[in-house]
Amino acid sequence: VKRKKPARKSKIAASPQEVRLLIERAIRAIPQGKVSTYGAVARAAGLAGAARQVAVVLRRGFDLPWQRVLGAGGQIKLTGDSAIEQRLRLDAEGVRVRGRRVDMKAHEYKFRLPKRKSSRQK
DNA sequence: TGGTTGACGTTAA
DNA sequence: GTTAACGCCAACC
Repeated sequence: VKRKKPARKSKIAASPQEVRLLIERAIRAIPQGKVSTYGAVARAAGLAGAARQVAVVLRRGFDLPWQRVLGAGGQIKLTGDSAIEQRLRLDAEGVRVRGRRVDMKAHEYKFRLPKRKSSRQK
């Protein structure tokens, strides 16, 4: 199977620390009992396409509610112990987890874009 | 300096 | 449901 080109949107145009800051801010904005995705967090931080960077920030972790960030479609992307812990943490917050997926319909947090035009998101 | 990796995403088969 | 390919970006080695 071969893909051609989904059409890229934007490139990261900020210093590493700014990126980290923006991402952390977006992550901390997710309230307890709610969850979001890497892609959504990246977009909320104004870094569309930098989903991977979100993962990097989470991994390096500081004091972020990492358990609230999931893969596209509400899927838990972790493996092993971490996955178990994430599931437990989410469950403790009241987030229903089915298998390795979360009921996004009921728990996805809709960001209010920081600076961009406040239109609806995702 | 340069190639590899990864807590990613999307489209396609 | 799964597997494959491609795009993307910074951390790692």
